[in-house]
Amino acid sequence: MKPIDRKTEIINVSAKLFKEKGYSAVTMRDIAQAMDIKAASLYNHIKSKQEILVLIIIEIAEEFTSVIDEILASDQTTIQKIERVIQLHIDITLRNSDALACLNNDWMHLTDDDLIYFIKMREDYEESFRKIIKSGIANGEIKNLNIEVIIFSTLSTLRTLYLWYGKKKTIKPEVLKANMIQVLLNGIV
Amino acid sequence: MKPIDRKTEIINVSAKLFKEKGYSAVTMRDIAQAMDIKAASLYNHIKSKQEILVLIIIEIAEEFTSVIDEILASDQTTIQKIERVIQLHIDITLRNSDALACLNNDWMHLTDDDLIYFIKMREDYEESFRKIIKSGIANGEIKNLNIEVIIFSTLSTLRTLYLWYGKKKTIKPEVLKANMIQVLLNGIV
DNA sequence: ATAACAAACTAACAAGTGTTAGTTAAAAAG
DNA sequence: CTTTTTAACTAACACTTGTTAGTTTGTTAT
Repeated sequence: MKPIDRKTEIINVSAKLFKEKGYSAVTMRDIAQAMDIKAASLYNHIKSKQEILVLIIIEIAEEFTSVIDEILASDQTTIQKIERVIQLHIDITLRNSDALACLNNDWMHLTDDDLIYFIKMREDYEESFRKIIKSGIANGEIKNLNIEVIIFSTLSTLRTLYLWYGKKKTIKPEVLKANMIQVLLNGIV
Repeated sequence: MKPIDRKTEIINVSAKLFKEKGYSAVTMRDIAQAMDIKAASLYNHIKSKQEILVLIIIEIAEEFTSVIDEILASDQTTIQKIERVIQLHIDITLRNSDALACLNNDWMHLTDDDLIYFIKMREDYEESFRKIIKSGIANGEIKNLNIEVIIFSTLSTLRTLYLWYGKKKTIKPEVLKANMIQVLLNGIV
């Protein structure tokens, strides 16, 4: 019973490096050095560099997918649903911002089935969010603006939260959440 | 008098490739192949791979810097200034979205003086935007919310516009602008 | 004590990297 | 027509890449 197994450690260290320089610019020797071992030793724990990327990205992508499915299926108001989506992004950002950065920047280096699977999940996620907004427009909870603009504005902000948090850790999570709900829902004017 | 000189062509082709796979994943042979020549021939026009990156990024960064300086110095209302910032991002996105993607994703592969210079410009840009928002809060044009949240929400959306335009070309620029102003300033509820 | 395993190591390889040197063919300038 | 310039080429370089093979060492189970 170890506090953290070696494979997980490799994944965490890799995610941090991938965030800083991008998947392609990080070598197996870089990862090994950050763990104080030799590159060849990594292969006692992982199959390939590709596998590291897959393990980092797919798990988080699946979490996003499953949570938004649950939100969409619930019988809450549109406002409440959007608030929960905001909460979801904040939660994952706080818990694992390295992996999130990796998902955002390096997903295109996935290959074959993993790439197809990821793109499918991303499309499904956006489609679920679109359904939430659409029904909000239908029942008057949301303004009747161009739906694509609404979706991309909101998701852009949520998806790149990891870029800001880390620099501005002075803001407490609850305050962040409250302000983001204000800004995204009611605007700044 | 050629319609477009060879060096510019290399920069444009490179920007497109960098956007798709990232700076590190694109080889000189990739760039050459996209132009139907050999990798060595590129060196008749450019000094190094690094130089391509610098030429792509710095020019756009300078444009952002100089325009926002002008906006900040003008005597318009805060709302008008923000609208002009939105316009600025839309303009550059429409004109050169490949370079913009490159600036967003690959700036960390700049080196030495170029890196320092870029980071300085980015900080200055954010500081100028912060000043605009701050004076808007001071005179009551903008709600008194957490200023960092306002800044990062707005800039996140503007900076990643290139990810969405290209997929959703059905939206006309004027419509895009009008809707973005609505969403960013007045919210969606 | 002995066997089995986990996880590190050294050494190496084949492929790919950015880049340089030297050459050639066609176009522009004199 | 001759010279210069432009922009392509081939061939090669030194280095880095992900990865494999085989070995060693300390820990765990029998």
